[in-house]
Amino acid sequence: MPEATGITDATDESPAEARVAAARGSRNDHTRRHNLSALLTAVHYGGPLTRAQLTRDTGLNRSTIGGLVTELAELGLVIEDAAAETGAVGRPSLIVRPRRDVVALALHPDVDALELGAVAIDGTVLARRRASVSAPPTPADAVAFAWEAAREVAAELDGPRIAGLGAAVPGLVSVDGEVVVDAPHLGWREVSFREQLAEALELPVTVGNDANMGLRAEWSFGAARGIDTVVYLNGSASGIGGAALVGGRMLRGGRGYGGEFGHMMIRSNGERCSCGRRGCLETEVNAPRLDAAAHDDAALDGYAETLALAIANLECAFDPDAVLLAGYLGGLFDVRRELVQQRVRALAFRPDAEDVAIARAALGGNRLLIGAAERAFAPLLQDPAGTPLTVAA
Amino acid sequence: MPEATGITDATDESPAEARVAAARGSRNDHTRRHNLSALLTAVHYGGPLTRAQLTRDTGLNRSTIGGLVTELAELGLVIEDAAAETGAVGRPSLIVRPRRDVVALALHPDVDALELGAVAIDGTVLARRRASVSAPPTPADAVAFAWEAAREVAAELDGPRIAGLGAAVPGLVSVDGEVVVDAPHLGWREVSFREQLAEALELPVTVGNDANMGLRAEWSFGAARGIDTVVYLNGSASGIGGAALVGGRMLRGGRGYGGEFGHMMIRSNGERCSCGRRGCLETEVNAPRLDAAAHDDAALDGYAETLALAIANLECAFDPDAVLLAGYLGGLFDVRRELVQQRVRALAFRPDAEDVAIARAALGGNRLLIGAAERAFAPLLQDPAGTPLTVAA
DNA sequence: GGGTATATGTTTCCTGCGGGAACATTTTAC
DNA sequence: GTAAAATGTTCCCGCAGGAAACATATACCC
Repeated sequence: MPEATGITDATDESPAEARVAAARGSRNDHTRRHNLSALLTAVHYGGPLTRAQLTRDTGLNRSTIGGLVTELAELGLVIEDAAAETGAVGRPSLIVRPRRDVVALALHPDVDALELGAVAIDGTVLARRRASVSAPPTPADAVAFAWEAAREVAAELDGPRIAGLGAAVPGLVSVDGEVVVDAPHLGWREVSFREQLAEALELPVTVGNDANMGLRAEWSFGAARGIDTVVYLNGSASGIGGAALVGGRMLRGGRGYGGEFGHMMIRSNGERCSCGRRGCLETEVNAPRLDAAAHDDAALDGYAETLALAIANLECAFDPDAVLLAGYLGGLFDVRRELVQQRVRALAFRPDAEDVAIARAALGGNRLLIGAAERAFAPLLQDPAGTPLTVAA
Repeated sequence: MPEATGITDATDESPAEARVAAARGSRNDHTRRHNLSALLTAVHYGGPLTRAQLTRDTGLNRSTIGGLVTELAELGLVIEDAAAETGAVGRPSLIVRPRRDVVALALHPDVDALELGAVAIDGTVLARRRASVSAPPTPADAVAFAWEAAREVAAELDGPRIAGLGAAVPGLVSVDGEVVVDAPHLGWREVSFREQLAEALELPVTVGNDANMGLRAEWSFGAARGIDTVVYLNGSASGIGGAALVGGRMLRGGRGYGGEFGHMMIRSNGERCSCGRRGCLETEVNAPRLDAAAHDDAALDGYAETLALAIANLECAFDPDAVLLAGYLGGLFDVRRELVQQRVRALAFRPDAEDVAIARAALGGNRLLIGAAERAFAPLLQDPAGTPLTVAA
């Protein structure tokens, strides 16, 4: 490798990836694809970058970078601008920026509302539509809303090129993304949501769990930016959603049900949870309880203690570099920050517990849209030349 | 890619890997390295394979496979044999097998004994030395033993070529493998064990946590062979060691302390643990307690219930395809198999809980040697042409 | 204002790798 | 003994990135 990064690579404690390699040959053109991907990914996450920076970051030759950037420009994915004044000596390097007319759509069906956004490849939310609903939407409702909102948004943006649509669903999604297995608050069970959306919208569609999408967004443009080992807890009306990034890989599990930290047992003699067990985190700390305790310091302390216990347990399993709290857990952390941090430190059994940063998630109301769009952009980022875009009518 | 495998690749829910790619260019010769690695890895895990099988598995051209295998043979890593009688029509394909004189050393310092083995690249344990000790060995003891035993083993094997030495340490190891941060039962703290071993033995040395090494071995040649999402629990005199494979990646954590499932809180009103918390799994279920309960059915039932609760919690977090139990937890599972499985099913909150296989680990007394040797082989497997072997004097 | 140093873009040529086709080899089937 | 099938081998091609020479655009110095 041209230069060492701090990144864990495949052999380094990653046995399975090594065996996987055995099942794949590598052709010459994979190299090209990989490098196009590397450049588009770099400007996607890193914002506008000069060709010179790309050359340094990738270790590739100037001439190679030139050819790659030209190809990305011809594909309509990036634009090259003349450099701004830098004050540095030497010929100014051209600035490569992602084209903002390349967008992904993001859909978030929730109990009380349907929301769709168009997110540019630079992470900006360009347009959004929201519809409040009085009863939880059916899958058909969500598809109809998505179809209508996608048309409006495309008109508003004047002919964007669309990489696809990502949907963030509050519930269990099968590991292949095809089936919403169980979204209890929506009342969806065994719904082929991906296929329904894809057929209606005539776009590539990816469906995933909302917590995973949230963490993805925070990793991409939020509070966990670039941190590869992260635990994420989101408190919402539908309970506590969890997700984790393990060495740069999203924890999904064998069937797609990984990261359900809301059903981690915290009090063995606690209240019975809807899942059948006792003392699950989301049974012990939830929105109604926190609302009721808004002005009860002792109760809030108790909930903070419970949250700290959950975090300590998760640190014990994952040893994350950061723990991200969103939703009402972020709110609880805001009002009991010192207590939570102190109790986590006290409960941690390992050395250097103070190294773990506990933080509130950053992206607020855009989080799920950004995360779902990120997911929709993924195929394009991996294979810029081989992934067609859909031009909105 | 030439053909789809069932493997999660980088973009598929793995945001960080995508960004990582941005930091790396790919040179043309990476392709060669990748393909050499793929072939050596395939015969390492898959045993002897014909060239024709390699051609099919990798999707590479016959001529390319020919060149790659020739290079591996010139490097002294594989041998080509004439085919056995197959009964099939057509010219018989040559059989490629790893050379058994290519070995890795594996060291396991434990409270009551020091052990070193030589493991061939096909996974066979060729030789071993063991020394019982009355008091826990110091790092210096372990280094001295390793030096002596390595000499003996090399002599016995008549000039093996050594890829390196892997050490499996019962304790916390820093993420870079340099420092044994805390091995309580050995009494080691902040020991630069890797460097000490490397200087004494003049070999590449890798140090890791014993549970990680154990899971690695089971994944390579044992009960978790090829399963990419696995939770592993090992009960030993030093407590409960845990490890997990997440989408083919070893869970390590930001500082190397991940997977400490022995300190997962199981009974919030349980006994106080040495880590300062209450009701940790290893405080609730441990060797002394199980020994005392050997003929007490009710007590065994209780421990089985506790184990099931821990497994249910881990399933909730990891959604593994398999849960592997080793050491005394394997023993407990053997005598309470039905109960454990039934309770795990009852406690699981997700659908299809019966899909998760709970099994006893398979490799027995060779596990840590095989796992540590696997770890030592990793650099060679990743870069066969660029990783020098040490010829034993 | 002009020359020089510096950094970058561009062009040209080279090397290395895998693919493919033709040919050689070794087996089974009839 | 001949044909068919599968595989190994050889030779040549295309494509990707690297290196060096050259072109270009800036800052700095006088």
